[in-house]
Amino acid sequence: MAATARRAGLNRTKVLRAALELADREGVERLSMRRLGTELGVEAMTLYHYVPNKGALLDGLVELVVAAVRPGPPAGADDPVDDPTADDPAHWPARLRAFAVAFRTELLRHPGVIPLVATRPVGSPDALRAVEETAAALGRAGLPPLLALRIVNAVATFVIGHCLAEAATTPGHPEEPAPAPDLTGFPTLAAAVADGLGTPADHQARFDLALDALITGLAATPR
Amino acid sequence: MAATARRAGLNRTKVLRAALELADREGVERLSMRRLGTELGVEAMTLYHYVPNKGALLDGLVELVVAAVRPGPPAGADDPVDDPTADDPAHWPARLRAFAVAFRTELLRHPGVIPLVATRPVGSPDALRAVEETAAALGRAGLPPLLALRIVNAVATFVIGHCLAEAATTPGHPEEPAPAPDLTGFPTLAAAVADGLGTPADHQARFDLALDALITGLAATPR
DNA sequence: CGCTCTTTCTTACAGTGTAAGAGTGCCGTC
DNA sequence: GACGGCACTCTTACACTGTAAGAAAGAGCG
Repeated sequence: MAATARRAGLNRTKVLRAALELADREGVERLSMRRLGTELGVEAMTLYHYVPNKGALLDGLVELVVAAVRPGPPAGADDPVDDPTADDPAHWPARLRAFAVAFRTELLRHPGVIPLVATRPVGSPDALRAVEETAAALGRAGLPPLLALRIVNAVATFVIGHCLAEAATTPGHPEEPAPAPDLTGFPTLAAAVADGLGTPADHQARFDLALDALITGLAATPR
Repeated sequence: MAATARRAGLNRTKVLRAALELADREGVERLSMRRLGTELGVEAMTLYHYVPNKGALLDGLVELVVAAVRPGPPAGADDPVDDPTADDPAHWPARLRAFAVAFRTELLRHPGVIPLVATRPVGSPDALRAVEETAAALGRAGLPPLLALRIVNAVATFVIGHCLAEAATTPGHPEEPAPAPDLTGFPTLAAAVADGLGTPADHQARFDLALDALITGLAATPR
C-alpha cells in the first residue's frame, strides 16, 4: 500500500557477499535474515528469491571462503615463473604444505565462518576441483587414489581443527576477554603460558610444528 | 494458579545429563530449554535455577564429554597391571596416541556435541588436569613445557578436526542422506570413492594413518 | 502458627526462520 | 497504445526461541 519497493539489483553472489561481510563484522550468530535484509536495503523475505533457506545461505558462505583458497607456489621455489616443482611429482609434500598454509590463511580471514566450514560438508565444484587437483598430484607421484585422498583429507581436517582452536581462543572483537582460568596446580601449563602459549606467535609456531610433523610423517608412509 | 508444581529433585548434573541425552538423541539444534524442560517434567524457566543461561548449559555438555575421556594403557602393553611404559618417559608417543584414541572414541559417542567441543574453549578443571598430566609426561622425557603443550595441543586439535569431519559426513539419524555429489570430471576422487573412501572403515584407517604420521613426526622434532 | 529460603510456574517480550499471498513495476507481444 | 506475464518486493502471520520479572507453592525452622 505505502512505500514503493524499487528493485534493488540483487543476485545470489551479492547476497552471499553481504552475508559474509556481515558475519565477519558481527559474527555468524548475529547473521539473521532480517539483519541481512536491512543491510541490503530490502525486506527479509526478499532474500528467499536468491537462496532457498538459511542453511543454503550458510553453505554459500562456506563456498565463498573455500573458493578463495589460492595456494601459492611451494616455499623454496626461487623462480615462480619457471617453477620446477610444479611438475615434479616428488615434491607433493611441498605442494600439500602450500595448500595447508593457504587454507589456514583464508580461514583466519573469516574467523566467524570457520565453525561453518568445519560443520557443513563441502560439495561445491570449486572445492571438489581443488581436492581433485591436489590428490591427482599425489597420484602422479605413484600413490594410489584412496591413499592420496586420505592424505589430502587428513591435512584439510588438521587445518580446520587447528584454525577452529586458534579462532576460538582469539576472541576477535566482540565479547569480554574470557577470564583466564586459574593455573595453580598445573605447573607445566603455567610454565608454558608464561613462555607464550596462546599468543599469536605461538599459534603460528604450533601450526608449523604440527604441519611439518604431519607431512613428513605422511611422506614416510609405506605405500 | 492451577496445578501444584511438586519438587522435581533436580540438580545441575541431572540437568546436564538429560541435556546430553537429548542432544545425542535428537541433535543439538533440537535442544531447547523448553524441550529439555518437558523432558525433565518441568517448565523451561525452572532450568535457570541450575544453569545461568543456555551457553553455560552447552559448556556443561562439553565438560561432561571431555571428562569422560579415559585413556587406556598404550597399545602394546602386555601386562596392564604392571605396565612398564606407564613410568618410562621415553614412551610418551604411545601415551599421546592412547589419549588421541580415547578422545576420538568419546567424541564419536556424542556426534552432535562435537561442534560444541570444537567451538567452546574448555577451561574446566577436569580438562586442564588431563592436559597437564599428558604434558607433564612429555616434560619428564625432557621436552620443555611450551613444546610439550604445543604437541598435546596439536594432537587434540587434530582429533577434533578429524571427528568433526567424520561426524559431519556420517549423518547419523536425522536428515536425508545428502545426495552424493556428481564426481564425473574428478577421476582420482571417483576412484577413491569406489575404493571405499568415506566408509566407516575408511574413517578409521584415515585416523590411524594421520595420527601415526603426526606422532612419529612430532617424536622426531628437534628439541 | 509465621518467616524465610528454595524451587517451581506464569506471563511477557523481543527476536528467529519462513509459509502464503498481495502488490508493484518491467518487458515483450499484440 | 493496451495487455498479459514475469520477476521482484513487501506484508502479514505463525510457531518457535532465550530469558527477564515476579507470583505462588512447598520445606525447614523458630
